[in-house]
Amino acid sequence: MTMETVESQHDGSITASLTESKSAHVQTQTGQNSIPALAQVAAIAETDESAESEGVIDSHKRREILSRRPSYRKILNELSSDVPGVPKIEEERSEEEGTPPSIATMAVPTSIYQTSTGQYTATGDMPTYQIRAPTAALPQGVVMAASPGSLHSPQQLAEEATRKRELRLMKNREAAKECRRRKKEYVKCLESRVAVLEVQNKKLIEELETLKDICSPKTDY
DNA sequence: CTTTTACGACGTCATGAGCG
DNA sequence: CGCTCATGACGTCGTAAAAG
Repeated sequence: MTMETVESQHDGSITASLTESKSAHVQTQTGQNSIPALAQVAAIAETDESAESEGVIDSHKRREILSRRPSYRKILNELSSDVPGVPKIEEERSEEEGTPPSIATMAVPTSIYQTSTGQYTATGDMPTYQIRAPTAALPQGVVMAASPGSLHSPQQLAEEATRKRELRLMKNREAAKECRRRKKEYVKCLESRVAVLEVQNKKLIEELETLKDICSPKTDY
C-alpha cells in the first residue's frame, strides 16, 4: 500500500492529525506525535515567530517539540489530583509487578486471551490470532535459560535470536493492547471531564446573569 | 445480493523515556 | 549505557451499515 493512502486511512480513534505527523515523520523519523504534542507545536509556533521567520527550524528543537509526552496514565493521574472528579487510570499490574514478564500464562487483567501456546484465543466475540509458527517454538517456562555464552553453533544462535524476537514481539503485542486500552480510558475520561466542565460553565453563566439582574437597577425614566 | 465504505481492533516497527 | 516499556504510525483484517 502506498503512502498516499495514509491520508484516507481511518484509524478511527485519535490519529486526527496525520498530515502534521507525516511531516514530522519525514523530518525526524520520530513520528512521535500526539494531541498534546500538537498543541505544543502550535503554541510554540505562535510564540516562536522569529525562528520561523528565519525559515529554519532547528531539527533538534523540533525533535524536542515533538518529543513524547508523558503517558496517558501520568497525564490523567495528574489531572485527577487537580480535579477530584476525574478518575484515575488504575494500575492494574500492581500485584504482578514483580513477576517476570516472560511467563507463559499471563494474568491479563481483562482476561481477554491466553498465551500459553503462542496462540491468542480471544474470549467473547474477538477474533483468534495465531503467531506465525516459529520453526523453533518458544520453550515456554525455560525462557532465558540459555545464556549467549553457552551457545555455539550458528543454528543455536539463530534459534536464540528467533526466540528472543518472538518474545519481544509477544511482549510488545501485549503492551500495545494495554496501551490502547489506556488510551481509550484516557479519552473517555477527557470526554466526561468536558461534559462536567460544560455543565459547570453553563451554571456559572446563569449565575452571572442572575447577579447582573440583581445588581443593575432598572433605568426607567 | 453484491459492492463499497467506515470503523474498530490488531500486530508490528521505530523510537523516546526511564530505570538500574 | 544498555535494556525494557510506552506509544505513535502504518498496514491489515473483519464486520456492520449503506448504496447500487
